[in-house]
Amino acid sequence: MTSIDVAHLADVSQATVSRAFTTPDIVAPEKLERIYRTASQVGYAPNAIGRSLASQSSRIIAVVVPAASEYYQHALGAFARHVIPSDYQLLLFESFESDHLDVVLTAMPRYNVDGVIVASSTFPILDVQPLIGQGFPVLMFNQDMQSPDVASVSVDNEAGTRELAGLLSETGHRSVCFVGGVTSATTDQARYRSAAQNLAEAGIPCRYVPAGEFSYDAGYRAADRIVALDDAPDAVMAGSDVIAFGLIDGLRAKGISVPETMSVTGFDGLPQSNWKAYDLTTIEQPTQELAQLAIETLVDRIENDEPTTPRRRLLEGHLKIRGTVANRKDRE
Amino acid sequence: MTSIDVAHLADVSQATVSRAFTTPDIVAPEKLERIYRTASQVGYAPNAIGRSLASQSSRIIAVVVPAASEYYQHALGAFARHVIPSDYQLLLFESFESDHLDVVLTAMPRYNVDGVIVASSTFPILDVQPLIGQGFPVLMFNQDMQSPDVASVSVDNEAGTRELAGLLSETGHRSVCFVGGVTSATTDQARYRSAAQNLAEAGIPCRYVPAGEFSYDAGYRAADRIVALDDAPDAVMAGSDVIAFGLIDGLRAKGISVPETMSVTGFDGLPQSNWKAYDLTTIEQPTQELAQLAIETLVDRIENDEPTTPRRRLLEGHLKIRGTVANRKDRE
DNA sequence: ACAGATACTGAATACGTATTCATAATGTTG
DNA sequence: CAACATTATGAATACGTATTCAGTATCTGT
Repeated sequence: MTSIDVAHLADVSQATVSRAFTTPDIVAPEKLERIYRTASQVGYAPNAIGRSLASQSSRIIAVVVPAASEYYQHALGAFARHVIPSDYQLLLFESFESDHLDVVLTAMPRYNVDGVIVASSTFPILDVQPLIGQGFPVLMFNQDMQSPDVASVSVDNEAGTRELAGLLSETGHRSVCFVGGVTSATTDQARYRSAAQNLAEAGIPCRYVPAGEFSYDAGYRAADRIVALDDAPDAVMAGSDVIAFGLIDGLRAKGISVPETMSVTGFDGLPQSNWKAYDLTTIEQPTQELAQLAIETLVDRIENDEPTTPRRRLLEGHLKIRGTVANRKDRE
Repeated sequence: MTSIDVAHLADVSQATVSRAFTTPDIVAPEKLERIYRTASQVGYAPNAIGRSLASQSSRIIAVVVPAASEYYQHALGAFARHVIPSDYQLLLFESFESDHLDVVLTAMPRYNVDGVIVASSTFPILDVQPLIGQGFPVLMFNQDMQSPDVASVSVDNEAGTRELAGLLSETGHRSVCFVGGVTSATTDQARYRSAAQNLAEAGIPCRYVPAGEFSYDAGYRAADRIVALDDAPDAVMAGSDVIAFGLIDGLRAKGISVPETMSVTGFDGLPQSNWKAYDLTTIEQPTQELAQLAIETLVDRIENDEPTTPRRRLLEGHLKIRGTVANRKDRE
């Protein structure tokens, strides 16, 4: 079934059928109705491939997400949900190790992809450069870039961490460790910096302990290092929820009770953070809103030469006070 | 950059350039080399859209996964990994509620999608029928279908549950409840049937308790119903890991210790099942192997009229004996 | 009633590649 | 060397749609 078949059946030209599906307002109402009727009778829908070739636009958005990350897998679902109303499709690229990036980057121009969402905090920024050079609309999710051609949407890491730091301070904590994941991750840097600064203002020291990656196992192992410290802290801020889960289990395995002797905070607000076994105090990312904003911002840049949406967007996370931060004020 | 440009530069015809990238063996070696050289100089790669239009094949596989399911999100990553060597791309469709299926189904023929992976145990089989009617190669992941035109790959639910039942029997359990998710799910039915049958053979009664959905919250709520039972069982088999997590937390919240007074088993082998807070005894699905097999089977059906891979494949899961099943033999 | 604007329409073309077909050049066999 | 098979190539065409261009019919205001 092609537009030509429908054109014959509805006794109009192929051009008119095409117009009926792209710019209906410039087609006479009675012909429009006739075209739609015959189209639905024979089950015709415009072929996206032909459409792409003719219009030089595929209505496809490529999305790159790290396969290993719980949070970005979660975000992927949100992208999929919010892309529906704008009638784009998602071409999926999961990034495993860095050498697969070439695959990603070469595949994009081939598919006439209209735009790209790069969701990661560890994705090497330089690798995105070729895309920008080719004029692809690029949206960085959770990572900012200086280039004016690159839009970004992310949670306000500084503000979120400030809230957590405030909570620890208010509840009378005296010494904190920040357990980061990948040191090169921009989110990691932003969160640690903000934690250190805000805690310092409250007179609380904050040491950095690297976990090595954003994973449960890394968090579990980091617990050993915390325990081995000369002067153990009374609170640990994890760079992400997944690290926090590992940390909690690791600490408890060492006989350290959370939160009685050591408080723990996370960051992300994964579904698991609300599971009773962890009941983690954390910053919940407004993932649905972030995803919606990301789609909007990218689509704006795809469709308009003069985009009206801001290039850089920050959304506030929500502090979820749950059971892993103790109140140490009473002690005094 | 088009094949015509490259043709001019390399002083050959466009047809030869095309052949160089599709059937290199029928091109003279020296021209081949010349074409590749100029192509890489100017950064040319065949455009997939033009290619799709001409060849009537897009090298795109659509994949439908339920957005809410932890396990299928996990499987999605595996699909993405194993599709790379076969040089197909994944077009992502997350299914939210059933009304979005139309969107999915109409989008597929439009994109000249070569094949479809439907990953779900609750996806209404009838909805897939139109796709089959249109002659799309379809692969059902974790759900079998009678039609000879539909291939399927799934874990052996019966065998897995038999192993779990065997374990419970060997460890001296006397009474079991099976907490299912969605009753209409084929996996749910297969797992319960196998559990009931194998336990019955060992003289152990097995009651069915519906949780309503495959989720943590549903499992948590189901714990109430278990506790309220007149004669509480000494073991609970959950229809999935996620239900088991909720169940464990729900039981513990009611003061019931797991596994001392009640054992719990799961099914799926999610990463979380190995987290210390749960340490869940479960059947681990060989997700990587399943995904690889799924891709292979589908690609075989896309590319060959007479597929050589079996239409229906079952893989054994791996019993992970961890900490949520107690040994009640000693008691006697 | 007339000039001019407006609303629609169809013919023709472009998008980038794969593939058929005919042809030329080369290799093989007796 | 003739007859034929083989290999390699380019011209032409098809894939399905969007869009430009030119043209016709209708409408507006005077």
